[in-house]
Amino acid sequence: MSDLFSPDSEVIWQKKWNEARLFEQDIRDNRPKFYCLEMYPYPSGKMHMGHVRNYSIGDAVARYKRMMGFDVLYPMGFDSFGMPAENAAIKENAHPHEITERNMASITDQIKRMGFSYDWRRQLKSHDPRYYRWNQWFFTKFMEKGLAYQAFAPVNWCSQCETVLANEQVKAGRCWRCNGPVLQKGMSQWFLDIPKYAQELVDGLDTIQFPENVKSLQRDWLGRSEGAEIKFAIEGSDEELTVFTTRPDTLFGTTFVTLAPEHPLAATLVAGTEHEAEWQVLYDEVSAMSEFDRIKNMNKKRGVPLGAFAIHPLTGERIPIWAGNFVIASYGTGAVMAVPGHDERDFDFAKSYGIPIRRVLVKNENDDPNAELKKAECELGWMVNSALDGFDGLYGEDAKTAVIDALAAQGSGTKTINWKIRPWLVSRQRYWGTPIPVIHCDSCGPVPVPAKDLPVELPRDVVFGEGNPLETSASFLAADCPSCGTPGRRETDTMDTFVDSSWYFLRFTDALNDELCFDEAKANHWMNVDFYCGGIEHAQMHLIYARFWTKALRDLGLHQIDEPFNELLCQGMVNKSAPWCEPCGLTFSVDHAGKPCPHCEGPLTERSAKMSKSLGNTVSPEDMIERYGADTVRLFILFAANPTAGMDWSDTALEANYRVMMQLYGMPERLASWDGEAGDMDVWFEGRLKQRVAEFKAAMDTYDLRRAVELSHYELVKDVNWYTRRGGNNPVLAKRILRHWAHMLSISTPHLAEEWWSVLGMEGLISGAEMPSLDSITAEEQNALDGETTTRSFLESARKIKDVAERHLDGPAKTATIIVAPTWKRELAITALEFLEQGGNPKQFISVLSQMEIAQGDRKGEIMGFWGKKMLPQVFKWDDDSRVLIRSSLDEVASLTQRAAFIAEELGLDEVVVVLGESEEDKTGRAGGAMPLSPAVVYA
RNA sequence: GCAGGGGUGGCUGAGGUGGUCAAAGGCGCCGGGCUUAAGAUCCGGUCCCGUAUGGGUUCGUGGGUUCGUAUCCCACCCCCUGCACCA
Repeated sequence: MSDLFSPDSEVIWQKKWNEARLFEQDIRDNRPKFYCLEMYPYPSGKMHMGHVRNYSIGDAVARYKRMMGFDVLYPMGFDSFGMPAENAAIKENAHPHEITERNMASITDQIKRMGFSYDWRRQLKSHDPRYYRWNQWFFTKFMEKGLAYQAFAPVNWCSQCETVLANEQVKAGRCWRCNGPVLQKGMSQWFLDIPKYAQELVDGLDTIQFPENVKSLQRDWLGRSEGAEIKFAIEGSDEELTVFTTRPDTLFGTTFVTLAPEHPLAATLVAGTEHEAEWQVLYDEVSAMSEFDRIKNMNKKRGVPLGAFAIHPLTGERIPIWAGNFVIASYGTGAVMAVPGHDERDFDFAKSYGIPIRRVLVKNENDDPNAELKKAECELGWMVNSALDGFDGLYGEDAKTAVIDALAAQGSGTKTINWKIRPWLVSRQRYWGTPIPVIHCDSCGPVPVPAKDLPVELPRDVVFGEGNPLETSASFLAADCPSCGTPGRRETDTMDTFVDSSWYFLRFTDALNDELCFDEAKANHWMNVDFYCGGIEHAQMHLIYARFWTKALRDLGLHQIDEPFNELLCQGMVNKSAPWCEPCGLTFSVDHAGKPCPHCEGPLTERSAKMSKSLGNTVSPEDMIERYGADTVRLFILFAANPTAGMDWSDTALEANYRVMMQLYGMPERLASWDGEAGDMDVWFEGRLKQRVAEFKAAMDTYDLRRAVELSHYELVKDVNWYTRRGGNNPVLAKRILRHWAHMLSISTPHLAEEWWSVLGMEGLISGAEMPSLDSITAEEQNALDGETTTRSFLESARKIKDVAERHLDGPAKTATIIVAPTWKRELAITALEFLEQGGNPKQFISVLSQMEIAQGDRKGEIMGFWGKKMLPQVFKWDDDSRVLIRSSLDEVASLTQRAAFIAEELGLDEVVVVLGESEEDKTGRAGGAMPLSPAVVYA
């Protein structure tokens, strides 16, 4: 074992990289660029395994691209605004700024200890005024364009976090961060008009390489739905009401109209009627409820008639207007036309309130138009019972279009596209975020802070713990109106921290620029991000916001990029086993290991679960690095599973990887001790190296990191072993092999690669070196590769047969005769392959065969049978290489004869003889089982 | 309910454009070399059967297409993820 390795030596290499400024990448002419990015972390104090995995993947890609000659932009920064720091500040009676800086310092050390190849010059942090001033500047620009605006609206309020939340941040009616209940509250808040970009956000998904599930998540969230808006006049009123529907073809079946209880018209219409009190009860109940409870109660459909009637736009029929608890105020128009015959919800509602149900569609063209509806028929159908002529008999899209056209003709309806996504609520009533750069003036209203006055810095003289801390800073609050100069009041809301992460990747392209948010040319050069790696949990928040923001900045003329991220890779979770009760279906903390299930008293087994504090199954990266080194941890993480798959942490597997590392550390020394000369196997190894390099590149180009690492850290070791086993021991060749091999090691275990590089006496650092390209495989090398491959596969089957054979012999086998398939079999194979490659049907080959010379004479029947039973299946089993081999000049007899001594040794035999089947020398009479590339063997 | 992704050998997990698949790799287990020994390492084995290189049964279940299917088609069952009375 080598004494080269100690965890400290890794730090020394890191220092050298740093001193050489290897990873400080600027734009160079005529070089391809590659932008590699990981989702920048929130700076909690400690790096966890999820970080380690995320960055190990990204670093491998960055190092690979660098070594392939790309200019690689690979930066790191911190998403350092946010509530955890503010909450910690309240608890510790400290300031979020100090807490954040402290945490950043410690997590930065830990990240650096892993040896990732970041350009640290470009490090950015969201809470730096030099960064967030641009958030503010963008915001004022958005205000000018009407993309940012203030509005009074019912919003999601988390009382635990004491702030509002965007729709994306409400998960199952609860706060995404603290899981507390979310209430609806009417408040004046700031919004960004994401829906304006909805169509582009949907279309863009087809142009980028995101995982299918992420695309589907985003499409769901954007929620495009085609339909129509239809206006209903209200009897005895100048007001009209608009509904949104995806099913205009059912318009003639409308027997009532339902409004959300909060719909503004509801209050107006019901006022003064006998139903007012009843409506008030429904309204109070619904509006006070958290959305979570509301959804739970929605399956009990309840409604109140509003005492008013709408006029059907096509028939003029009087239709009662209701308020219903199942209609959502903020979707569509907050009003629906109710068609109980063809909508389940309306059907239930109509049944319980005795409203007529009318059939206006039939499932099959000639069905009875008056058949009773036992339940709502929601599928598309043929129109029947239309009150007007010209509609009956229409189906599907035609039916919809006909109705919309009729409505449009009289100005009471239009085709529309409705989106589920709603404006992004960006204001927060918390301290630790970007202050919204607005001054409220009694006469001018909300006025954006002019660019020259930015940034609006967070004040330090604030009190935490009671409401919005910014409201406690007198110095902050007082501000003169930029427009008229009279005293105004500064906006105290801050921006959602997702604003910070919506453009940081652009800032990285020019992070040190104090004049501009980023230089346009630089941004255009580096963007978009070629490889973006992070967790799936950001699929609909961060990744939608960032795509939106990029497009919005493009439209401000700041750059020309349409999509921020070209390829997204969502890495899987890091899991570790934890006690698990099968019958109860519950996972328990590791404290319960070995004890009975706390619920059913049954025995607990183990099951892998996401690492978490509550389960106690976490592993500290720091400890692991200290014991095994960063390289070992990286190797394990990359090798344990594909990047996108979940992986299980395993201490024993980690130790196994550590052994591999130790073995590799000793490899240059071991090979240097070889004392042989150039030999036959050298050709093989040269060819093998070329093969391995090609496989490695292919794996890396598809981000199959597991395979790449397997090649670099496992397969090549096996190749060395095979080489020596076959008698190779040329130290000169070894050195050449090691030099190329070192590059492959360097993407996952860079410190190890540097050790090799220096032991090999190479100039400089391998992390800064490009990988030299290799010539293509020569015919001689190919021949050697083929010879060894066939020998290996022969040995494998010969060993199995040997066991069986020895049962028939008196004692252990002493000699073997290898019978190579007779030439006619090869001829048959070649002819069949050609026939099939030209598109021939296997069934018809029999007629070709009967014409062949080899199939004439008294062996005809035998040969025809051989085709059907043995050759036909075999012909398809040969891979491309084997097919080439069969047609090549490979002389199986010669190839095996050359290796006969080795084969004898491997099989523990005194002698091995190779003969051509059915030839003079073949005395065995056992050539029947021999196939091309797969000789028979007879033991004696 | 809707959408997306899955169900593979003792475990884990590749493959999946039909033939290179009894099915990679890892773990575990077994045997051998090396060693005083252990560990490490190297070599081999690890579905079942087998008087010789072969046969049988396997990739959630049941059908189908094909000379051939883990791979294609249909139906069903189960698991995960997201959205969810969205009109």
